[in-house]
Amino acid sequence: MNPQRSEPPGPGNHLYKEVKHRILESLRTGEWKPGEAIPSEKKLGERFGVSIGTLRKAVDELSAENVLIRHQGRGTFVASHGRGRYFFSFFHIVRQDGLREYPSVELVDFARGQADQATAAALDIGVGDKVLHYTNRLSLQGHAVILDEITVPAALFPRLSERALRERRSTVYQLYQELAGVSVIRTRERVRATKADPARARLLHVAAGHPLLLLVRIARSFKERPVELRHSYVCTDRHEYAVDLLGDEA
Amino acid sequence: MNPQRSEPPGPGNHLYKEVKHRILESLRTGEWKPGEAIPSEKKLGERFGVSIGTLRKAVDELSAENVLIRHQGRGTFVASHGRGRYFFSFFHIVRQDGLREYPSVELVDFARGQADQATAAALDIGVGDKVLHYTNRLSLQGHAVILDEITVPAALFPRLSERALRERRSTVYQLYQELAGVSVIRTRERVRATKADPARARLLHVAAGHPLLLLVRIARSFKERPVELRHSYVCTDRHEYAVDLLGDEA
DNA sequence: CAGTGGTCTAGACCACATT
DNA sequence: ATGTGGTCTAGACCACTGT
Repeated sequence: MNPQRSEPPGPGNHLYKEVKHRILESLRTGEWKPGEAIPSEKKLGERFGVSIGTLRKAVDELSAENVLIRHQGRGTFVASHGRGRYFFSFFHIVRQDGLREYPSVELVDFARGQADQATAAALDIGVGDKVLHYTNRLSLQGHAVILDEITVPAALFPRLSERALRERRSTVYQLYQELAGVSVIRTRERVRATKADPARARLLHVAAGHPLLLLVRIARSFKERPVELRHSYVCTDRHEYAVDLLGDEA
Repeated sequence: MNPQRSEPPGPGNHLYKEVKHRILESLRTGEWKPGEAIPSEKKLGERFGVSIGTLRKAVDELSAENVLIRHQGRGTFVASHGRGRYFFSFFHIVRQDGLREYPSVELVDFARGQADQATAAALDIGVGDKVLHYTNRLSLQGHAVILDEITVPAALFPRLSERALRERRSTVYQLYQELAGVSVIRTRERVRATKADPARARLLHVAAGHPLLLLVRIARSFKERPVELRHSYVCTDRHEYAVDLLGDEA
């Protein structure tokens, strides 16, 4: 009947979920690249052999997950980690007056190593697998506020070097995309209060023992694949961590 | 044409948004109460004079916002703050091994007062307006973990008394619903790290100066109306604050 | 202007839950 | 068996964007 579909909608299946996965597949293989427009809804509907309503439902979900971005009258685009408002989807530190601000970033450490047990579990790799460690210091309004201690699997990022990190002019998630085709689309964070140890206190220009937020983040790409483990130490004297729950209404 | 609709879909309008607001209106006036089922999609479509697809789009959004809860084959229900999984939509403290657990609650303070400037701004009331203050201590696994210092406008809760708080067998948001018809549907939280002062340290059984999370929450009802200001002090020795970002996929 | 995404319709059939 | 929400269709018209 339809040239592209072998299975009828059959029981238990969800046609739009299949369409969604075929779109994700095309993103993963690089057929459509970050920042580019994907084909129109009409063409995609024909290509996948589904009605436009079904195609839209698949795109609706991907759009809600910030994988695709729709612009009325222009087209549907693959999300990219540029300095759009999308940046703040993964950066939740705001000034105490509520204003959002872009941080300036400084690489303060870079090392290669092997995954210990906790790291391996978080990144879904083997104990002893090669990893990259690096630390960024982020400043807001000229004050050092955040220490990001980041661990990624070396196998995922063959071209990620100290030099690439130091010379980049983009966010690290943008760099992951350009260097390795890795798109971060989801994160999970756990937050604790802790005291600054001497080394971190020095980097953040606070006294040892000063209270800090510790955020432990696991970032994931398509298919829930973990791609980054991050420990962020945040000084909340002038800034705070913002969480807005349930708020899509116009 | 349609008995219930005077306006055609006209330009600039969004029929499903109007439907959504009419549903919210029926919730606000109490026509449908928390826990009850609302009429079927077919009946609501007829009542509002729209197709079932349009009615569904309105319900889709309300369901995504946790205002309505759909159960296939049973019906669509008004969200209530019972001890369902919904409880955890507004309770994000988890054990460090990731497991979620219900807290036991103990009222440790209750007072009547007047709003200072910061409180008035947060609750969108006048400076000096009457407010209720109360403090709950929450325990998990037998350990005191959280101190909730809560402020609400007295005008909204004429029947909220110390006795009601002490004798309740439900969550406070459930109590707000039963006592005053106030439904919390959205919150915004800001998180900082701080040190325990002597009074709070004693209540949480930690040393003075111990690092604590401080969460400042504003809870809102329909139409963005603020109904509660809450300062939560959390000991993160055994528990932590969990944030999952962008994760609707099945 | 033509092309895009956004909304809306009026049905159909399916899977699930209750009676 | 009946009624519910969930999926899907095959169109239509609208609003917005760029040429």
